[in-house]
Amino acid sequence: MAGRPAVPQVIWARPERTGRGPRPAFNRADIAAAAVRLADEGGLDAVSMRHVAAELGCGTMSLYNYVPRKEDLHELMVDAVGGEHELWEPSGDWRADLRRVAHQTRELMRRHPWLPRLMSPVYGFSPNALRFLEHCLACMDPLDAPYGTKLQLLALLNGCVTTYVANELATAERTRALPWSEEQENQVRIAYLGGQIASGAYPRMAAAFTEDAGPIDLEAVFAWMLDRVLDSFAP
Amino acid sequence: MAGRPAVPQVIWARPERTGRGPRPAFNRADIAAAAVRLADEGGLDAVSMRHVAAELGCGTMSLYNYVPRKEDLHELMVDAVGGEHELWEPSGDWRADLRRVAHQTRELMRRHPWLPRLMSPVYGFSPNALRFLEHCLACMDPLDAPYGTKLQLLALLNGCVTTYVANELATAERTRALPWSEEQENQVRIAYLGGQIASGAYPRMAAAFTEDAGPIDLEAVFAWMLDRVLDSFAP
DNA sequence: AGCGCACTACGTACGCTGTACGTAACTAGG
DNA sequence: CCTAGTTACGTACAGCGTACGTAGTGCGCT
Repeated sequence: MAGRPAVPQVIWARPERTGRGPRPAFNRADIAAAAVRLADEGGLDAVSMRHVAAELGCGTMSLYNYVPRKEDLHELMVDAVGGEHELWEPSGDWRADLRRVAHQTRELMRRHPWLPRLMSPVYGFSPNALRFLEHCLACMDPLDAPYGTKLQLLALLNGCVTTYVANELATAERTRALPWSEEQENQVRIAYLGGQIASGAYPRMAAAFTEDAGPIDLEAVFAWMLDRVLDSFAP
Repeated sequence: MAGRPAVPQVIWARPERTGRGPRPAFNRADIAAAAVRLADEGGLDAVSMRHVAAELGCGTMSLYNYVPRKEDLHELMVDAVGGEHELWEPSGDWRADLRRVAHQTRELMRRHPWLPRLMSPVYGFSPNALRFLEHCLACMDPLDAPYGTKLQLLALLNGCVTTYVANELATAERTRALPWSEEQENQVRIAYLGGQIASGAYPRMAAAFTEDAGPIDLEAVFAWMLDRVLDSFAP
């Protein structure tokens, strides 16, 4: 009757196996793992339906039996690496626990530099995302606040971590595919920036860049950012 | 001699006109405006080299005379809308000024929902980005801190605003191209989520979603987030 | 037991993308 | 005036997501 589906599908609502027909050669975990492997090695651009299918050793269009749209493949990937989160028994110190969560998220994103780009509230509520959120809420049990507020803090915290790590990784991730080195690109950008700054039109920016700051300790900046956000929540 | 460029180019360092040859039919501002128009109307996916060229009324490959790579087109777009920032004489109250900056950024992103996706530190230091940063630093003049710290706060602030607005807009922006309505999609996601929550595996998430919270005031949440970040900086 | 249907597998094809390359027209600097 | 560098643009290629059709397979029902 209806040619195309008039109603959207959430991949997590679609059963993996319905019983009829030949035994499937793969499952979602296999597919997600293959896609993650490709993305880790070759960046997000290496994740095409053709490549993933080849990695699995099957025809391109066979993939569509498991994953109706590429977007769903991305959801699978995010969920798969979400499973790498270590969940522990909350210590009772919610600040310490949330700090630990944030550091773990950061490590996760450093292992999978493509993750920030796929992170979006739309891809929320996958099984592992639910487990993760439940864990975060459990860590915040000592805190007396409505769940709505707690979720807001979590969103803010995750947002900040994501943004921070994305900034940290953007250059590296981008550089992968370029025909020149990161150093070269930085050199060119710095040269241009230097010219602009020397023009005198941006005195404060000039001061910021010539200021004797010493080497930036990314670790410390991250910790600072984290504490600022957490501090702000508990006056 | 050299076929392809072995050295990267920053589009802002490349002069717009070198004097020799026929008079160019467009300039960067025209091109950026056309691309922004297309993105505003049809989402970021509508911005292809072919479409932009058609919008300008020229052949596809002619665009490459002005914009060497699509990535540079994106930089032009970000810079162009960055010029919409209203810059004022700092009031002396840096908190108020930064709040105003944040609200303006938010409005900017609501006018141009594709902006968060293109925001990245890599696309930094375009002319208008420099003007914007300089202005933010000027707003922070009353604050006694090294410029490095101020830039960190700015990065954090902008990151939070970006993340927040991205979350706010992700669904809408994504929905545009889909064959079903946002309501339908939400309905399906909620239905699935309801099933998961009813399973009892995520008691706190269940409580969060059944909690009587009333309608969410996005405006208030944004203001709250902003104050948390700003508060945290000035103890 | 065996029919039928839902499922898997996959080749082909379409329209789209970014962009490398070659050619023709044009104009400012020497 | 000449010529070198630029603009303009058509053609072409490799790659993408995916719609569609066909063939084979095995579970569930009668």
